[in-house]
Amino acid sequence: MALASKYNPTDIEAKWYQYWLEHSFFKSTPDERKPYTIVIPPPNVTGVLHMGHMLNNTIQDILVRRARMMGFNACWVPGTDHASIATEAKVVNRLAEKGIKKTDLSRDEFLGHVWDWTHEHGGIILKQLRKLGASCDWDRTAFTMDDIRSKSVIKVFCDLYNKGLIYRGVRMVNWDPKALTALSDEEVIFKEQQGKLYYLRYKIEGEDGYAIVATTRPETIMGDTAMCINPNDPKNQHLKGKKVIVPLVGRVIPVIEDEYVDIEFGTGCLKVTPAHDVNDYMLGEKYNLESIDIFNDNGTISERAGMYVGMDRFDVRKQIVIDLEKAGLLEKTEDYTNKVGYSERTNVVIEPKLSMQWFLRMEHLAEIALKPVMDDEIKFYPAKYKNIYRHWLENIKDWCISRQLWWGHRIPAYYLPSGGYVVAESADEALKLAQEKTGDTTLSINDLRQDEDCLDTWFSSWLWPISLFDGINRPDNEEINYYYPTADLVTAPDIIFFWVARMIMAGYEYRKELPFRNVYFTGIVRDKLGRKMSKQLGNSPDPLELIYKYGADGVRMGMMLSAPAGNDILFDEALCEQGRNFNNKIWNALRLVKGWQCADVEQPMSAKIAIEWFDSRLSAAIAEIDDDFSKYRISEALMTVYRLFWDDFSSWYLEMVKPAYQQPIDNKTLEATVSFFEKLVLLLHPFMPFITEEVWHSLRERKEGESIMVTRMPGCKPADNKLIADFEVVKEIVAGVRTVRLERNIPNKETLNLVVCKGDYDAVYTPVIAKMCNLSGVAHGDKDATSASFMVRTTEFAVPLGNINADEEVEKMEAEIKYLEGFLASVMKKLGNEKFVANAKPEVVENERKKKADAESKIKTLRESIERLR
RNA sequence: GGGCGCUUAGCUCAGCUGGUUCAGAGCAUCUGCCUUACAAGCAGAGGGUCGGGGGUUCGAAUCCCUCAGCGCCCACCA
Repeated sequence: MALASKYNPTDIEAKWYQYWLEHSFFKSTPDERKPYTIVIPPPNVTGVLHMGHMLNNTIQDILVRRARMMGFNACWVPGTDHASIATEAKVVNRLAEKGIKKTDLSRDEFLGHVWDWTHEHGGIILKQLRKLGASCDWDRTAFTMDDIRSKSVIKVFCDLYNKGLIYRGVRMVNWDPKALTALSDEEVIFKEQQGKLYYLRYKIEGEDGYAIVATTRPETIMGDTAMCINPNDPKNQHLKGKKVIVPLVGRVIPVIEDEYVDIEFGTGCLKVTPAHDVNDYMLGEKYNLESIDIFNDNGTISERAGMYVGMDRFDVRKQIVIDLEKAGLLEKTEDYTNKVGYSERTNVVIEPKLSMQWFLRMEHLAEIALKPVMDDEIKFYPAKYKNIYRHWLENIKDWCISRQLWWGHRIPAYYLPSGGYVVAESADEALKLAQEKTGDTTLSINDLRQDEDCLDTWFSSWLWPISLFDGINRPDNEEINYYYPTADLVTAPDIIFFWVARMIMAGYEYRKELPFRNVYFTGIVRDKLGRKMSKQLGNSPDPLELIYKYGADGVRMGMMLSAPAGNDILFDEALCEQGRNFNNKIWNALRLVKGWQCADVEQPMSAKIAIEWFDSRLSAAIAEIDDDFSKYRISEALMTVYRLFWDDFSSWYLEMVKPAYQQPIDNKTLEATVSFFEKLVLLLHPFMPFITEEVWHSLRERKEGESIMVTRMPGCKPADNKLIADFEVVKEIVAGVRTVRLERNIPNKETLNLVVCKGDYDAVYTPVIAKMCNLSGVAHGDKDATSASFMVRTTEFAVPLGNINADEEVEKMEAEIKYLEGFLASVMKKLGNEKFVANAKPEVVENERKKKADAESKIKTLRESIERLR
């Protein structure tokens, strides 16, 4: 069979994915092997694959495939997230296009639409992951709103409630006026914004003067219930104890004093609107101020404001400025930059709003989650995220877990007709509790009203590593006991608080154990100009098109080449091209080796040496790759194997063993070569699963059901470092000889039969040099070699360097000695340092001793040389 | 405003406890080559006083100070 000179991935990739599925290689059940578990960060069920997913899942697949080949029982659990607010927003928009308003539908009708949407688009993203080669155990595919996960969520809610960690109360929350729901603090993104600072005149009651207040939100004056000054502010002493009149509104409000007010800012006067500002709320609580909520849920002005009723908050801002101006109550306007909170999901300006919500107390959970990360029981890669993590946990606020949405897990609280509520896992239990609580046995289920709200999406995701193995409902089942804790978590740093931190909390709260041992934070995928990829910019390539163009292996490699751990990755299609080129290189190496005719001929010395060398080189590379993986330096591991294949294997090894044109190769060399090639594709397989499977099957006859993905990774054995070092010299000599060969203007070239090259080498490598330089009759010291050959210099055949100036040499050597003595002094100092010797790792100290010995012996040699020259 | 991190070749980045693995890699660039595995390739070459300044040391990309620029996280300055 003739192999095409270009590698074409499309058919090959489809073929092998099918093969893997048919042979259930992705499946995992508990057995006697050690588990290696990864749970996928569940993508939004209705989402489409984007570059962030590509990066993230490529890394996971590399880790899983490698673990599988290292002999672990590898289990990668896939699934999707219901993404409460995002999905609900999508469906609301879609219904709006059809002219249907959510408010016109019943809860069940609306949920029917969402389920339709979910079934229509759900799982698309998982199918796309298969194109990438993801080796997930698809039979385990879970959904955050399937039965097991839903039960887990409700059970945990009840448990936390019973532990007194969940409470209900009126608090200032972040209100999303578009999605019409409260958000957690983490869902608010502050953006710097160019705005205006308005200076408003508040007339002092009973006096002629005005107090000037600077504000960015003049539209909230209808909610003002006080003005606040700093008692230590000399400018505003005259306002103490006075009352002022809110402009336009005409309400008389007291001037209160609190050191919270910044004397330097504006005029030192602060308007207090307890219902619409977090700080003002705090002041309102402290001084018992009235709170006037002037906004409706959708951000328009409410009846209570008394003016501008029904207008949008931003329109009112424009209008009120005009009206204030007309009334002569606007002192001045300044340009001002401040930070404004936006909803992460709907991207509208958040309105601080007082409302009744459910909260989860965090002190206890924060406490149990901090230590394991600080103590490196759970390791973060890169470690810089430890600080960020600690800071968040140390300043944590209670988690607002209720959302005014329908799509999600409904809060299992049931209100009683007589007031109050009970929390229970089911309506039946709720009824029982209700009857006990009220003593009224005639109560029926219909008398109870379940809370309308849903739980925050993350309230289900935080259980993911446990709930995937049903460890909440059945805490002692075989699966959870076997697979938990999971090994590695691969995720983006922007969800460190949303998800990572909370999974750690849930892990310790519900399993008394960490949920994962290592967290690998990927970077954010940017374009090559460093811009974040976004739909608006249109700078995000379609991953599937990339796969179509470069093959999944090529794209995977492109992602990994640009992704050192923790750094943002600047994605450039050229890297996929590099990946594809590499695939082609592998392909062509395969064509070469497959094209060799094998015969019972003697193994050339050059091939024998080449095999020894490459064996060592391979071992050294494996050690390097193991080390890189242990530090999660995946892109470096890939680079190591890339260079091993391209430079060492293709450019050197294959050239050294390659038989002359149309000549056969000997058995031993062929066997060694195939065996090396096999090991190389094993090393490459986690990165490039498809082509390696194809090559692995081409190299030898394989039985049906065999696969590279379940073959053991070559282990690390000691490498012959001297051999590797010697070979570097050989490479240099070969390069040198070639240069000389190209020199056509050497005088008397007909008589030239000696070529002097740089460097000495061990004569045993002569056959290799001869082979690589295409020299036919080379032997050491053969002065009568024919003109067809070139001689290479050997140690025995050294050419004198010329006359040596003894004085200069001595000078050089003395300088060297001086340097070495300085070096020696520092080593001695180090070794003399008790703390160093006591605390440093033994191998480090040993290394210092070696350095000392080396330096001493060098100095001795130099001294002797100087003596001789004198 | 607080905290953290970064600055090394045209680009993206390695460089562990200061020293013979110290100035590296990949890509890009330039110059030759369609040589019988591979032009998605081969053979060569150029390119950096390691952000600036100061200090410690026999010795600094590496440690300290300082300045400049960039990035991230957190925070209630209206």
